[in-house]
Amino acid sequence: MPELPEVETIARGLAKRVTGDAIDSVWLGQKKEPLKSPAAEIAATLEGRRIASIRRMGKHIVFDLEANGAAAAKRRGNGKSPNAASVASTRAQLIVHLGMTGRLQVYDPQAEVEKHTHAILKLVSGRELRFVDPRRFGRLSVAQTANFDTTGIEPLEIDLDRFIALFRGRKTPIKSALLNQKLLRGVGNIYADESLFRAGIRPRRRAATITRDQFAKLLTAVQEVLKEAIALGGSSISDYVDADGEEGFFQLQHRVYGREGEPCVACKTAVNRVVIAGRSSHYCPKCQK
DNA sequence: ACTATTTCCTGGATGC
DNA sequence: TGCATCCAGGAAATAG
Repeated sequence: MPELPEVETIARGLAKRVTGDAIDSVWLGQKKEPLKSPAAEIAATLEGRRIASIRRMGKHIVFDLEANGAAAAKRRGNGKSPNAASVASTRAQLIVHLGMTGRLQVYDPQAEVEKHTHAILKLVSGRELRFVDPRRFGRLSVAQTANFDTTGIEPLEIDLDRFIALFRGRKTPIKSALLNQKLLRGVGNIYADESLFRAGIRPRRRAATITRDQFAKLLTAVQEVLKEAIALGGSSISDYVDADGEEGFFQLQHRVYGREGEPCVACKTAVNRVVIAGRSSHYCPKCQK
């Protein structure tokens, strides 16, 4: 399940491979859920644009696009673009959220089109960028104004005072607060559990009852876990692979996630699993208070 | 203004 | 073996 480290890995991989390439044409599937913007607007926005940069924001992958001289002229010439007036601005963005099972990968055009493929971007280089998502929790949209933003603060950029302020007065369990993208963006179920274990805090602890010292440990834990996971290419749970189809290795470093009943790596007590806000939450009942 | 719960989706695992 | 049921979870929608 792609969270911040997986999305960062994918964004870096895509940036390395397709930055500077341009989008020649776009095919979109019939399933409506994965497409947040109308299909005609997506196609009109993407076709003929050059990929200037690719980056991660929270769990979103953002493609910064700009007009591509030759390709744009070709589009205007053959009148293929159905919505030319609405894409008058030279800058635009493609925004992709992978949800649970989404994948965004570069393909050889000869490669068989997999089941659950919802979008194919044919690139001028001849390669294809495909969006595949069996469960359709992922979303693809475009922004004309090139100013896409999302809620929450990047966990790798926040300082302690602002981190503490996010949780002030909140009665919700700290686990739920860590998953709330309006507060921090990018932390998901795996990294919330791993961070709380390292900080010695139980997932059900009410956010407002956590002390400043504990918040300091928690922020350090969140940042270390995310950085270590990025360094290992993310966690390959279920079917996650990066932009090159390669698996990550951070799942081998998980200390509590997915280890229900197994001995705690620190004290050998069996790891507990409870459900908080409908999500599996794993913790050591002895090490976490 | 918050918080908790439900809903969307498919494939893989489990149960009888 | 076959078929039904359950479970995974990000985030939006809904309810309280």
